[in-house]
Amino acid sequence: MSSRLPRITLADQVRDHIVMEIAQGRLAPGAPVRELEIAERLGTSQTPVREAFRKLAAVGLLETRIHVGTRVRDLTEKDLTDAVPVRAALEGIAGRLIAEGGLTADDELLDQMEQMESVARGGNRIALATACTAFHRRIITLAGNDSLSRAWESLGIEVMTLMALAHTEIDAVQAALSHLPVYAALTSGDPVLAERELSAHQFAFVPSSEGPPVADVAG
Amino acid sequence: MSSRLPRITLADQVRDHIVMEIAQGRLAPGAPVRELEIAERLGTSQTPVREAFRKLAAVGLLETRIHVGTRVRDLTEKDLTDAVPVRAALEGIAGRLIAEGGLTADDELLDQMEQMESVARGGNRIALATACTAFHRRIITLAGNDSLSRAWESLGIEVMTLMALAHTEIDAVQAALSHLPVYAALTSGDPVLAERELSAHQFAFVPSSEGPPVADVAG
DNA sequence: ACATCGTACGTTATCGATAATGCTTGACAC
DNA sequence: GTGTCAAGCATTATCGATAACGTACGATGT
Repeated sequence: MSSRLPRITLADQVRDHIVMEIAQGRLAPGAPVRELEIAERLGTSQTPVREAFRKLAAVGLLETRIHVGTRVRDLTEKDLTDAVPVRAALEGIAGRLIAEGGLTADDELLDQMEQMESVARGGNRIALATACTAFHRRIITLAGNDSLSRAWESLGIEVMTLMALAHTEIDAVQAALSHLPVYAALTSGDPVLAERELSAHQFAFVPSSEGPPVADVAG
Repeated sequence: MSSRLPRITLADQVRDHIVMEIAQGRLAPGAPVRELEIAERLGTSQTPVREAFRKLAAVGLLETRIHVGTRVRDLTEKDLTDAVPVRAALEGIAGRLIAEGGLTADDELLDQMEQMESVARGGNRIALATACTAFHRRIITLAGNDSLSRAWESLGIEVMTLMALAHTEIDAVQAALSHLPVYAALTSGDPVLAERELSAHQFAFVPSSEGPPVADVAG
């Protein structure tokens, strides 16, 4: 579709395809997905589909029972809220590391922020989710910690963000603008501030939760 | 070899086999590993080996370049130290959640602690690594947060622990005993204490690092 | 009516073979 | 001497087919 010479593996293309199908509701939660059926529909063999299934199962989007079948995992409220404190901790670490490194500016982060605001005003929530994910992934990358990257990727942020923006009433423009103070904190040179801001950012759109209890902080 | 009726998939057996080969030094860091060669050696086809490779690459133990090859990742000092703050954050969260849940005792944790002390005194460092991993995995499980579990698993703790205990001078008995205050904190009912203790536990054997900077805490 | 066993079916898990890709080496032109 | 290109090689990526497994249903006996 995009190019006749695939730069990435078929398995990854299949994976992205399935993610989109789920995010857009064409694959409902709980619906069974069969490797051979998807393979036939996409014109591939079972092998890349199987690989895609494994990756999606690893981030909790699919659920496979050996020799029985695979189905779309029904993401409960708990699944969504569970991810929040973990993300908060991980991105908090990223913020601290970046600020310790003395970051003063980053063009890619700036680009993604502009992109977010632009598409949010245009009402394109899927594009907003894409840009938002790219922004946060960039932060993780800037931290330069492979373990951190792997842990973050394991949360399947793409999907969560897509789902959250596609199926909730969150205000897109407000969500886009909420990244400005994040950028400011990252470039402030203050590790404690950066960690706190990055962490708090995760709780911004989860009204029911207000973050973990912390010991009293002076100031 | 072990059983003629495999209860788990071949891919997982292959994965465990490769982990052991790496941990025991039979597969050196940087050494190339070819899917078909491993398949032949283990008497399977390429498919399960490939799946095992992907899982191991996901935890950073192998490194695959598309259409080129896979090699054992050379775990640098940085890789080991990178994992520490991430583990600290994740297990800290686990500690907080468990204490909030009001855990008073857990037989499995107690069993693993006994096991650790026993095998440590016997000098079996591999068994110590196994028990230690089981202990910490149990903690993550007790937290009851799927995102947390996935993030933790993504760090490949098994391998890291195995490598650390197999190739360093860490005192086994001391390492085993260091889990007692962890258990005490978990069952104390104090979320802040549990989070702090679980987190600090990760820095115990990393002399060069003393943990992240924190805001001044009253008391 | 109920329990037990066997059998048929759907799906994944595995296989063996082939296609596709990136790297390397060497020839060749300049 | 150096750069460019082409052919060959090593390895993965993908394919199509088969085997293995778990489930559900129905037959059978009590």
